[in-house]
Amino acid sequence: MKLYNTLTRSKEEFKPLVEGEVKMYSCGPTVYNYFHLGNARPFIVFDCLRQFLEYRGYDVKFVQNFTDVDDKLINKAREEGTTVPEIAEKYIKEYFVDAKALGIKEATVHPRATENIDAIIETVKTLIEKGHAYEVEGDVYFSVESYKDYGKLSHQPLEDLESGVRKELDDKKRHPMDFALWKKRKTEDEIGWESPWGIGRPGWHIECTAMVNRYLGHTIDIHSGGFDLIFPHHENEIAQSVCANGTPFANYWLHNGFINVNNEKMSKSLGNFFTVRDIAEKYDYEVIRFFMLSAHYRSPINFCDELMDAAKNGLERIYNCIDNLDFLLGNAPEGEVNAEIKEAMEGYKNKFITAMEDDLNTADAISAIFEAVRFANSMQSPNRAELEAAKGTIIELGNVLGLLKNTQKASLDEEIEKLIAQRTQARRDKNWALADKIRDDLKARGIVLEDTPDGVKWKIEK
RNA sequence: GGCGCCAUAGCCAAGUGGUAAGGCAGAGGCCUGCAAAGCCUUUAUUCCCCAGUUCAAAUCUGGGUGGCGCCUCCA
Repeated sequence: MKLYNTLTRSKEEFKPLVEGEVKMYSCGPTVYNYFHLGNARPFIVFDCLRQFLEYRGYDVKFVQNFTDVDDKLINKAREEGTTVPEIAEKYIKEYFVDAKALGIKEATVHPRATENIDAIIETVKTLIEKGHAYEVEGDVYFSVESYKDYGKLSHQPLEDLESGVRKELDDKKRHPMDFALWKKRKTEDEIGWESPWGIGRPGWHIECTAMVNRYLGHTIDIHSGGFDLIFPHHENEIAQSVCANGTPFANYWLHNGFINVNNEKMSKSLGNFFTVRDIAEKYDYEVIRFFMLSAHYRSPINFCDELMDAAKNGLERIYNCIDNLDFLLGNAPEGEVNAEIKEAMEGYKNKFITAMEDDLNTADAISAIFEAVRFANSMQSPNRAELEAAKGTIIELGNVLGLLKNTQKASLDEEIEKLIAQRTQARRDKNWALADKIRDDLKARGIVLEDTPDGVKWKIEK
């Protein structure tokens, strides 16, 4: 499989450290709110990568953290008159609600910063001992000048980064680019932990480094996150880990593109800031996932109603196909899968895999599913085995993308069954008025009837 | 100023040297009592513009135009 590596700015053949195993870390949410559309993209995209790797037989150890202590949590707790742990607890719970609905698998480990304070302190101590960090009045900073490769990921030498820096007067730091590893507690009631430098809390960057090292080791295969994390977050993670351990940190760095809303950057000030929870009121979670995967993960993507409607309709086409196959399975003859169908299904599967192996080209992979759908819709008097083969292929590929998980046929209650029977009789009697009335009434209740040569078919509208 | 990305139909979006996937929307047809779903046909002689390399360019090179991102805690 090929992956685009931000470190080398090129697509590279993916070779894990240990054959058949993948160690992967993705930066998780800061849990001070429901997560928003922008957060959702890396969660979905890298979950998709993880699921694809598993589909291809890799044993994937996937770690995604929760940042459960930082300024935003502290402020939120203050605003709501509660505590940081309570805020964190609440939104971690809510994360799993949204994530599950979006088809995001739970990570192998979901470590929390506050549960790894010991590891963080150890790492900071090591960095100080090795001369890469220094303490000033209870704060500890990383010295960027002590790491010669600083700027390697963002491909900017330290001098260039420095020229763009906002000149804050912070005379505590030896170099303007130095960043905090440990932050001294500002007030008595602020959350904090004992450390060799007094009571305080970890900086943002160090938590990821410490958790990567603890749960996956000093060198991992894949590290991922949003584009904006390249600098400074990921740059800093590398500096910390390499300086603390003396070994490479991550071999492949993957970054997803941003989401715009109505062609504008999503921001609170523009009032176009949506949480996934907001969107889910109007569109199914699965439509959100499908939408996110309909473009390449590194391209920017524009969120708007028009495109969400298109995504919704496209996904519906796939579900309709599965529905139709199910319906035909009701009384199809037994038989063997003929060679042409077998070959076609293998062809779509191969196209899908090839696309996914090319830097996770989900857009192209989805087109393979649509091609399979059209083929399935066009099969002439298929037998059971053929219907199963087509349905199986479509669902299998959809599942790899974390889609098409809701294909269990629901059942109707007796009253509705009776109405359908009544309508069938009305149609036999050519009582179109009654037949249409029943159909309209049921539609109003979310049950859509379709008349086919093989009888009446129903589905429950989402 | 530094680093980088993007430009393909009405819309979205693959395609990185061999003659334009797929989806949505639209139009026409088939099927249907009417629908719905589905199927078929149709919608880019052409990929922002100009020049170059090549037997061959949406794809490579140079220049231009337009849009966008990062440069300290924002996915």
